[in-house]
Amino acid sequence: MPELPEVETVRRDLQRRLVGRTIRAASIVQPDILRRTGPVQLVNTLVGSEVVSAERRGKNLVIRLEREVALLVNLGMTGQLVVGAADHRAEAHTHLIAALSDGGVLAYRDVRRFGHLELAPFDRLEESFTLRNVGVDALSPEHTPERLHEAMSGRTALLKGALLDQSMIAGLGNIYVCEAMFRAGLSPRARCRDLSREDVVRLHDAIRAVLTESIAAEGTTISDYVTGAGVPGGFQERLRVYGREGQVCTTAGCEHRIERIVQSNRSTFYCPGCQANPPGME
DNA sequence: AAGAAGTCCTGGGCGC
DNA sequence: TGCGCCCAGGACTTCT
Repeated sequence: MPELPEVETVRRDLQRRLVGRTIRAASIVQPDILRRTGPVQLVNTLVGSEVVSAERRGKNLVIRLEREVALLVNLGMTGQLVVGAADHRAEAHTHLIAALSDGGVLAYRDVRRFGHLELAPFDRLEESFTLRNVGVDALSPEHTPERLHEAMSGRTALLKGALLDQSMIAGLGNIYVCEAMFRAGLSPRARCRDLSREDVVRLHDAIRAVLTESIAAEGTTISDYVTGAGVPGGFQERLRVYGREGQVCTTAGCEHRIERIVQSNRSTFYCPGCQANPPGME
């Protein structure tokens, strides 16, 4: 479940380990992970290209290459993008493997294949399959309480669902939505339009705080996520509601147990004490 | 037209 | 021991 902190961690590793190196050879094992890009086109574009920079938009990586073309990567749920040593042994479900100029290897692996790769020219990034519906990044200065409040106003959707909508805020997934709602003391059953300005300010602060803290811990590893160096993150130790069904709430003095409900076929974890139902709801 | 539901995909966990 | 069922969920497509 690479969400913003996990993707940012991978980006930082790519910045350190990949930028400035040239791709000498590449092979694509599973062409169905490509979007709007042919396997031959991918290989021809990668081979001989130096990597210029590694950027991030929401949960997506933008790896800029020479000749004004970027490799866009969405890791889906189980995607891994790792820069390894020359003797890196490709595990099962490795779909792209590229040899680097000084002997290293760039490998893309994705067990469930929900992720994808795409090539797009610099001047067409906004129209690409990968980025066309990606809104303001959750850690961008443009993501302000005012903007969030504006985006929420009038919406009848559940808060949970809205926060997962990448066109509204880019970068949150199920884990950090649960954690941010907990920190802000907002019920997962709340509806967007019912949030007060103060609610939105707390939510905005909670989102930034949990994402920033997780980046510092190199992200959350529940099952498949690894950093660009191929190692697990550490924030799973600090989750306060996600995956903690039945455990006592970590808030001092709160004796409630964390509950799990299903909203649009997704698990939501929350504390019924700290995140009381909105007024008018049983 | 917004919002909800369905779909893809595979490995791990569990029950019998 | 092993088979089969169910679950996890990001983001698109389809339905209401």
